Amino acid sequence: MNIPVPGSPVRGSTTGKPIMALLDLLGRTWALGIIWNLQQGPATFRELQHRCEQISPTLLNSRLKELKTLQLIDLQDSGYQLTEQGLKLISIILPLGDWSTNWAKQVLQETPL
Amino acid sequence: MNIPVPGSPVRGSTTGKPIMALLDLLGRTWALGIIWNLQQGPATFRELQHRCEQISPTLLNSRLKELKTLQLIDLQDSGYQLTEQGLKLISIILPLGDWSTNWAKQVLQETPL
DNA sequence: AACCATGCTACAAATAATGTAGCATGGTTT
DNA sequence: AAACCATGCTACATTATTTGTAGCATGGTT
Repeated sequence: MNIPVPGSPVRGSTTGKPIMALLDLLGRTWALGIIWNLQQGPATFRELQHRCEQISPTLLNSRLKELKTLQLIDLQDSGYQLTEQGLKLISIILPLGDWSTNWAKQVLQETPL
Repeated sequence: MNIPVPGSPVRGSTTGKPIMALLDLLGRTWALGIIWNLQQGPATFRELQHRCEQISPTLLNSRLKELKTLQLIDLQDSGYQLTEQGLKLISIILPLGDWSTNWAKQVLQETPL
């Protein structure tokens, strides 16, 4: 799968708008999950596999390549970790944690699935 | 594809944590894009297809079903639109727009891809 | 030399997304 | 009434992505 580079056409959009590259990137299986799990601190490849419960090494590696290329993470001595950009990104996304617990309550209350 | 219900096992996680359901949901092709595009206001099925440039009707319908079931959108006379929960969600996500333009600058500057 | 951990790759099987055609319903115009 | 439009959507074959398991290659430790 092509790495979604801002400024170029990406999966689902030819406009080149940065937000479309981001939505493509984050819309890939496990991309958000990986970022989310790196929030708790750096992790080795295998540690990250564990944090992500059931991710296949193939896919983990693909996503890591993408995230590395797009400068959201990098690999240091302590393992994979968020870059400054990555940290900014996750600080935006963090409120999703609280939002989701509230959302869960409402969804499960109104229509027990 | 199963709808990721908070409280139940979802793709990639068996914990039942709401955030995992959310990450599964948003990590599906076009889910974030659909939400993003509904920000500009309600849209009919076909209007939404256009906003999403190249989404297939099959997939659009799948995502809409999921988002409807999970109460992020609903279908009214004026078309598909964000629910209150959906609006809260997008208000969290909105800063990604500005973040992405800044990110694009840095990425394209440091490593011209 | 045997062991351990690291990051990662190979590859077949299973699953998800695309693209095109078109159905079914309901309203409007001729 | 017949032709036309728009709506939300479905069918289905093709293509792309993901999974799961095994294991390679490198480097450090016992």
